[in-house]
Amino acid sequence: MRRRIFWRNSRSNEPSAGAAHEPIRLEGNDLDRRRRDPGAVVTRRSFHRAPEGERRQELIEATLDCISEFGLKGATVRQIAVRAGVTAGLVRHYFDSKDQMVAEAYRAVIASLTEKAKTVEGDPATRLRDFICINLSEPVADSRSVSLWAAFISQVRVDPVLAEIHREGYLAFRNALQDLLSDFLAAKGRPASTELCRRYAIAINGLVDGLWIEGCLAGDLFREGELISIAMASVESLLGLPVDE
Amino acid sequence: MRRRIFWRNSRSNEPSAGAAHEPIRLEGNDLDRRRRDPGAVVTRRSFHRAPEGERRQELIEATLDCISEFGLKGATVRQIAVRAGVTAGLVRHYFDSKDQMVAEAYRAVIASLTEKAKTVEGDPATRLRDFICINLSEPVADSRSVSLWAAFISQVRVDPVLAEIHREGYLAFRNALQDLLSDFLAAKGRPASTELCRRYAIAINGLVDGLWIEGCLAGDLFREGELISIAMASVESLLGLPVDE
DNA sequence: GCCGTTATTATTCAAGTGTATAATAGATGC
DNA sequence: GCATCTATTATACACTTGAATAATAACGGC
Repeated sequence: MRRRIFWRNSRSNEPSAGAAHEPIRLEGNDLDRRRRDPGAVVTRRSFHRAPEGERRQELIEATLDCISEFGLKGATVRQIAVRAGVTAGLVRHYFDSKDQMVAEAYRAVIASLTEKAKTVEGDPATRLRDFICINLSEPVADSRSVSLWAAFISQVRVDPVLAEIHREGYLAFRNALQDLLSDFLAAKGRPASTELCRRYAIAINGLVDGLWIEGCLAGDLFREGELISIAMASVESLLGLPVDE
Repeated sequence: MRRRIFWRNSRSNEPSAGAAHEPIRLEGNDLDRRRRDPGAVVTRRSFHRAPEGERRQELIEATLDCISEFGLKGATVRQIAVRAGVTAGLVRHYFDSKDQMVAEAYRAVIASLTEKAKTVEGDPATRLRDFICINLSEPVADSRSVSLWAAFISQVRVDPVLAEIHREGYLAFRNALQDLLSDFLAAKGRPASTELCRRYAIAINGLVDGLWIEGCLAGDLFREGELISIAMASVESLLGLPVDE
């Protein structure tokens, strides 16, 4: 059983090591400090109560930071708390478990990877070009994103909850692309059966995903804008149509 | 300090709890068994000394099994040992550390994903078709493979050793494809500068990788052979050439 | 059959894990 | 100001982790 610590306002009647201790600020969990001087009177670190929902969001963001920098193994409750600027216990105040927090963090990743691409506007050709550009430029295309995405994918077989999150995201993304292609082909006066659009969507989704990964993992092997240029030319070949006006 | 255990042939002179104990087989690490009956004489589980290199290979394979089934976090030394049918201590007999074993396992994954595709033979068109088929059929295209691949990709930012292994594998793969495309275009009488082949290789590598992932993660969303059919048609469009004779 | 080598097992250990709980203090309403 | 609420901190805990070490037994040479 470890020795009790005396808080400044503690009413404990244990002797506080006799001497007149100055209150000691405990930054983080300085367990060494306590071992060195177990009778010391200490103060807690100050904090502020975050507004509704904000702390929760910070914890999710900190979780993703840790996963991308240290891997899933390195994303411990304590490390995440440090990154979020709070202490570990707070995680369980906002989430039922660490696993639940990680699952929510994954939802955020999928959303960030797909939401940008779904906001394209304008005529079909512009939207198609923007779709490609967005997916192959920052912030969608960067090493943090692919790192998170891969960590997530690697868990799909392990955790059925994550598998469901992935499937939903994938289908929504591909269907959005399929609708876009349908519009594009129609605007160009090309016959576009659902089946044909589906095949185009599968191919172009694969192409863009593949180039996204190549670029994220080895961006230095490509010239500036090279991947986008290759993607544009490839899509034009696949569809047999120019994508610029 | 925990009570000593008495091995069958131990020359220890501690009393063996007085009673005449039958030797007890210790399957695995049954620590409960010991706590229940700390004076018992036990036997070790039998084993055989594996031939040169074999055990090492089994451990790597067990490592990959565990990563694909339980994720990187779930691939503990103990779990891996169970899968390999040995005890945990043996890992450190064959590898300097668990991390080193994992890195070797990653090399094995890269090799298994790329070696098949590099063994294609025949005329360029056949090789190109086989390249596509191999990458989009089992055993390269299955959920275990993509799970392992993703687990490692998620670590390339964390571990520079893995990053280097990845880069080597990627470049070797893409260069093999680039050479193949160069041969193919030459055989069809098409001009094929290095630069053009490079762009084709990047695009087709991306396409095949992307379709590979789509198929591995959601194979049930596609009809039998559909992805290969889409890949073939797409490559034909990209190159502007038929791939069958 | 015995003996030496060493692959393999059993055990221990310190550090780290997620979680549970109690104490504290920032905010808010009056 | 003061009481109340609850977000936040500090601590405790049981368990798992990778690693180190000592004991054992399978195997090969003779």
